[in-house]
Amino acid sequence: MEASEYLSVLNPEQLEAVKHTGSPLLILAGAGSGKTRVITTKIAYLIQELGVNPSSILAVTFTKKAAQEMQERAERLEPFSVKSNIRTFHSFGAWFLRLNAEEANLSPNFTVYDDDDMVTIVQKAIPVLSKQEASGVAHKISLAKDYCMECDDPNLISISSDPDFPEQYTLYQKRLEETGNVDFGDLIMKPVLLMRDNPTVRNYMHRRFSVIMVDEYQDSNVAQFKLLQMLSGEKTYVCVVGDDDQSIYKFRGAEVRNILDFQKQFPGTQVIKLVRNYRSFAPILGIADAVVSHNTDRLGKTLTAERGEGKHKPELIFLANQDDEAHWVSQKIKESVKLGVPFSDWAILYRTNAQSLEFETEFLHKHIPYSVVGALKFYEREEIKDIVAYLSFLSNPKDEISFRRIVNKPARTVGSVSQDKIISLYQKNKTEGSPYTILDACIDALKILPKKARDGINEFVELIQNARVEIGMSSLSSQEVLIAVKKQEAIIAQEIGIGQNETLTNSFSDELSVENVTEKRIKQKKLSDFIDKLIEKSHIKNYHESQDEISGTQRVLNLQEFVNSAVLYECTPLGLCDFLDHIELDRSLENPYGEDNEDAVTLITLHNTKGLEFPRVIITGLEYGVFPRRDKVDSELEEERRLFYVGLTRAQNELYLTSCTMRRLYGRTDFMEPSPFLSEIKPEQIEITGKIPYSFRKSSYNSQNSFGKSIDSFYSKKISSIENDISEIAEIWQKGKKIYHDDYGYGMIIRTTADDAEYVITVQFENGAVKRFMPKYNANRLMIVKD
DNA sequence: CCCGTCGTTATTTTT
DNA sequence: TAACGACGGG
Repeated sequence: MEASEYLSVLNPEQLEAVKHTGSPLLILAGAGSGKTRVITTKIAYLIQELGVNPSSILAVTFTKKAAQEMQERAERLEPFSVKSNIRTFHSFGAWFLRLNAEEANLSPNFTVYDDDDMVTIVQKAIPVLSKQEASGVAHKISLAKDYCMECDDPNLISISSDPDFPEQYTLYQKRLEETGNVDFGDLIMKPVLLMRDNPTVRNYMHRRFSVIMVDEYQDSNVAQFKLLQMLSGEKTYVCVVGDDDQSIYKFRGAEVRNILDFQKQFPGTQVIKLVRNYRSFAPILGIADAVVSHNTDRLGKTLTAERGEGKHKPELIFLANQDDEAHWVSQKIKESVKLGVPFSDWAILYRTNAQSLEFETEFLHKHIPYSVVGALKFYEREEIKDIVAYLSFLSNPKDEISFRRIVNKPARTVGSVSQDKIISLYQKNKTEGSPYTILDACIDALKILPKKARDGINEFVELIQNARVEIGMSSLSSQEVLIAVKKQEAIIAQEIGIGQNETLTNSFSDELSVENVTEKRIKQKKLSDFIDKLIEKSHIKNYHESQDEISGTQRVLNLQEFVNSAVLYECTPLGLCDFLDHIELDRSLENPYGEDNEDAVTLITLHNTKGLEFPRVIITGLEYGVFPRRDKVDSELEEERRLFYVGLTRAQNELYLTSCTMRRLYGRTDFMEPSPFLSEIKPEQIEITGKIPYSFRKSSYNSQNSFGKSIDSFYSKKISSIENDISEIAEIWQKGKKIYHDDYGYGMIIRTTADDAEYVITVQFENGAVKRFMPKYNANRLMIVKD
């Protein structure tokens, strides 16, 4: 696509951000201000207009979803973006560590342990701890790693005042390193340490990436900041994008200071603010602004509503209890649906997952389709963890945690005592960098095991060895993985023009050819078939089949789904490694059965809404103690307020807030006070319905005439908000107009219709697609191209 | 090795 | 309240 075309849809600030070069750049992008468009356009612009080599562009995001979206949209603007590195922080770390596996003292086909695995390692490393204590320690260790603190860092005291903690951390780390694997924290921290200590690697990276962009910078942690710092050489162009008002992950180590202090950390930084909001009507933004301006620690900005006033005044509804709340919500949805609103327009937001239950039961009763976001965590299911453990162990047979998980599953009479014997033998026999594995230890341990366990181990070893042969795994294959990774990198290094006398490339530079690496991937049989067979042979299928019968679960189905997801990977050590990376770095897979096409109401926690938008939003449970939680004060209260801000700014057209007088909590029914955030909204900004709690009336609403309409009158009230100013919209979106859509590119309006409530345009896109839109709801993704 | 019972304990969670 | 884990008995 021509630059003049994609630049023409930008507003002046966006354009400035895209064209900016030279100094570091901080883009403060408010909610709904077209942030992703700016980043993707910038990538295209850099490649097309400034001649930057696409391979030397690194764009990092936090979620896989965001990375994918960014990649797709960038490619639509500039096909060569396919070569850019658009990935999550963690997948970048995994790539980095695989490339530098030797220097980082890891096996190149390492896998990544999740939080549960961390707990298991803590327990094995420090057996005196109870499970609960172990998970506390594991949590603190990951926090320490988020702050990039090593075992001997004196600042560990700020993570935990427990004098044993540094030692616990040390024991954990030692045990972890014996497995040759890493945890999530290592994926960021180890690259930082390696670059700090190894100038060759650091200098290589400086030449490797000339442009680094970071999305959602407000949620980066200290380790990620240090990674950015390490990756930035003198000539690196650094651009971070974020919104300090949307920082909501402090409890996971995110550091708002990163964005607040960016200008200090990167001297000469230019700041560009994107404050034109294309998502929400003005009254919604007004409320959001009124609330968030109560925070003190912020850079400060006010969004302007490009969509104008709208017809709907946000509503605050006071209800008696959570049953009424669920009832009111379902009533509201049903009324709107009668008027032709799709269920998918609606999102119900709440602070804690447990709050979804009320709505789920109510919706089941009322036959309202819904989907709960983040509820089914596919990769946390037992059966999936089992098969992943089998694969991880195949890939890296030093993996103690996976070994313990699978060796006796299904039962092979190898209990924990036998497992301990094998592991301690492994620890005794292995030496630094030796190829000795747990599998070898199993064989060597046969003599010291009881007969029953011996049979089981024989069975297990045979199973694993056969599988390893089948996938082509040998004692050398970890080297093969390394060489393959380095080859790929060497090709790119050559393209970018980084000299050949690098440690990275010199050992095999003569073998280079583009086909070598890419062509290989097409042949071979599918990894999915291999996994399918493994599920049979290992008997985990049988095992979970019987579990299904007992408890009516769908484990076999889930296993099948897992198998299917491997269909695009080849059955080789490298293919397996790729696949494991893919799943381990994306635990968020929702709705594996593809139900997401259905027209359904979204039930979602406030945290999970980040980056999303909905035409109609209801934020529920606005009571002190629920949201914000009672224990939140000072900076943590500010974070809760930002969470509220994030929720508010998800709404495009209509916004409702609900608060209950009474709530069942932990088995008790308690009287609740309204959330203090509600009194930060000015009375004239919101329409109040229901019985206003006395304390609330007194605190900020006593001069208000509105006592609120009674609930009954509300239920009978006709919904008028749907009537929109159609003529105003029709004037803008006329037949023949050329438009641009973020997902589909350029097109032309070929038909317009106005039925009783909605104005619909039909667009013929240049890529052939014909789509129908309601401009009212799509104003932020869809725009008219000026001639 | 599996099942039932009792007691404990309640956030948010991109990777 | 409800859900999960620890523990003990069959």
